[in-house]
Amino acid sequence: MKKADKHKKILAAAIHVFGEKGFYNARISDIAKEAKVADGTIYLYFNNKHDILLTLFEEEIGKLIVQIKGAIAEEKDPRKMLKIFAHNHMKLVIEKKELAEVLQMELRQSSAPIKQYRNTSFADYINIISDIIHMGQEIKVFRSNLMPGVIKRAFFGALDEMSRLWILAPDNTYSMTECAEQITNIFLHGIVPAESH
Amino acid sequence: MKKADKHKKILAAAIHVFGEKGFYNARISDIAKEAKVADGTIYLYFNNKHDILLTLFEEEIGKLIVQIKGAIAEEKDPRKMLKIFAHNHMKLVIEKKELAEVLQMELRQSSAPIKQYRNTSFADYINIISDIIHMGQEIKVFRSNLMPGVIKRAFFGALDEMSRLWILAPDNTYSMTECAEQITNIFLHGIVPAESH
DNA sequence: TACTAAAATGAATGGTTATTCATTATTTAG
DNA sequence: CTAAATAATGAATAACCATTCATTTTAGTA
Repeated sequence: MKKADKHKKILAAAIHVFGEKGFYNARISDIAKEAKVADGTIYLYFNNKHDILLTLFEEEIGKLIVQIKGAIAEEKDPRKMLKIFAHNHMKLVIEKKELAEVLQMELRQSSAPIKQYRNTSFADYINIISDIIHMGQEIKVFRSNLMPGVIKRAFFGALDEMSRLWILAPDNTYSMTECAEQITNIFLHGIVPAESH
Repeated sequence: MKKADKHKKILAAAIHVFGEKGFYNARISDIAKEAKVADGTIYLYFNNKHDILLTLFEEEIGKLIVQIKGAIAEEKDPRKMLKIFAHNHMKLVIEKKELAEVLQMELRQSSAPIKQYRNTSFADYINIISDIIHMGQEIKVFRSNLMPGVIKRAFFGALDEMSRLWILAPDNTYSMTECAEQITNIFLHGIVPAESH
């Protein structure tokens, strides 16, 4: 097995174990067992336990950004782009449930190295939203008195909190597709009926 | 000092220490030092480290619920109630920064005892939102094709994600008052201008 | 004040686990 | 095929820290 493959294998195992038990309750030996390598082998590929988590953030969020940017690229209408973003986000949560769990749990930790990733990969991810908002404001399909920096966090936060429900109880009455639809609808048109605006 | 006072003192210290270092990096001796008691004393008031966290959830979220319900009680218009909720939530984050940090970090952990609190105190808190939505749908000031169970999570998630920015960097350009205002506005009226609905 | 019960103390214990490194296995090259 | 070099192993190490409990201090009472 090539070096890069083992690197991947260990990261995949880490996603599984961190997702299941959380970073602090996960043992290196759990990850080693899951990856079918010896405990010591992990230290040939990563400096320490934290390094595994940070590498995971960097590499996996990077992939998500590429994925979601690709999905949006063909669309020109910012309103539809927002909808595509929402659906894609939910799709990723479902397809990569364990990764989603790790990100939801560990990206909230406010230790110094985590803060760093809030400022790089993760920021890039939610800046996709503010780019869409900007675009919409330029061509006047979005109100320009709303701050993109607020909207991006609000929209992401809404999707994220909703997806948490599915992660905690996947057999839920709400389908994530329906949720993505409703959340986009709320953000675009509000919960107040059109005639009363 | 009365028993109840020492209980409070230890909990206050725990909020401080958990908020600063996170639950897993916090040592019992840190909490003891902060509360100015001996390590062993903590075990006269709490069963173990986890028990401190759970007690903290239960008691503190309980207070928040009372506080925010009081703030809303006088208002009849669900649109305004939503606004009051948002402002109050942000106010609580600012006034109880350390508690907010603990809740944001630890309520995301998906270990069994945490899941329990997602289902009790915390659920009560965000159900305040869905109650408002229901009310608004009854009197037709809110669209009834949107699910309260989705809106409550979306609204809370939006506020929560926005407040995280302030917690990580309190000297921020966005005022939390302005954010509460904008988020409520987005949820009520959408980001699309009124004429294009 | 003296005695007893309750509360508080903090050093010692014991379990846990990230990390290391001497040893073994595998790969590469001549 | 043989010998170096490279990679992998997993038992041993070395903290670390939650929890306990024998001892001391404080509070209550008569």
